[in-house]
Amino acid sequence: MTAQNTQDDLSAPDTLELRAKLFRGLGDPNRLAILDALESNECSVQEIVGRTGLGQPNVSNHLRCLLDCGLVSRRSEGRFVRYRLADGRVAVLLRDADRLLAATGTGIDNCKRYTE
Amino acid sequence: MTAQNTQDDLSAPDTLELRAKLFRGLGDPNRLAILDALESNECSVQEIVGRTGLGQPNVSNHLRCLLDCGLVSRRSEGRFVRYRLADGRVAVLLRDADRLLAATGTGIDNCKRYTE
DNA sequence: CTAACGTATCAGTGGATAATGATATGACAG
DNA sequence: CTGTCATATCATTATCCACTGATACGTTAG
Repeated sequence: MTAQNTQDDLSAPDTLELRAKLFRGLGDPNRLAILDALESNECSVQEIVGRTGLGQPNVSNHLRCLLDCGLVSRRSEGRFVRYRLADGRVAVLLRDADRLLAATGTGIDNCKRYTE
Repeated sequence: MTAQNTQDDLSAPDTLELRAKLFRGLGDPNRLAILDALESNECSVQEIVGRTGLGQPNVSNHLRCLLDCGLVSRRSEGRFVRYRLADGRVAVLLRDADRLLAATGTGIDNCKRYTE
């Protein structure tokens, strides 16, 4: 992707990369389901597995992603590990997204770029 | 993906799908660059091509995605087509993301799920 | 009508990534 | 120390998605 040389004139490409990475982190229904489960209360991995119906390795993978991104935090408790939202701003972002969807969102379903 | 049967108990999966689709729409550096260009002023496709250094079909494709998602709107002017942000809430969402990045964002770079 | 320009669409290709099964690590019980 | 449970990591596979070049469509100029 060397075509971005002309982008140097815009707001730093690094910022765009970071923003894209954040949105991509949020751009998965299963990760959103995990965040949704954590919004109400702290959960162990098993509880998330139960709520989402996903495989355990899959959940651990997503949690690692969310943890590295700083969106959730973890706390060891015996042989359990309990996760929770790392920051209130995460919930704010999700809420604003819902507001946008409420305003213009019906169209998103029409987007043929994603085959669903 | 039949493993989501247990998800029916949570907030409707459809909502999660829509949110994911929105975030995925925003989860591409090039689309963010396009939105960035449009945030300052209305642009023709050619102008966006010039600013981003992307190929013209590529830009048209991304614009179609953003248009279908209701994030931008278009206006024909002779043989030009001028695009602009569809809603102020888009800018709000981008700004919220930057706030979150400012707070916890440095960690996102550590996320190994995306190979960059 | 014909040529030139701006934009959109299509088919093909390569790369990235989510899900899975097997397995490793770590903690507690007996 | 051995077995069991909770979680994390690894390798593989299948899928999805962004980019490219060719081309079609629509508009204006001559």
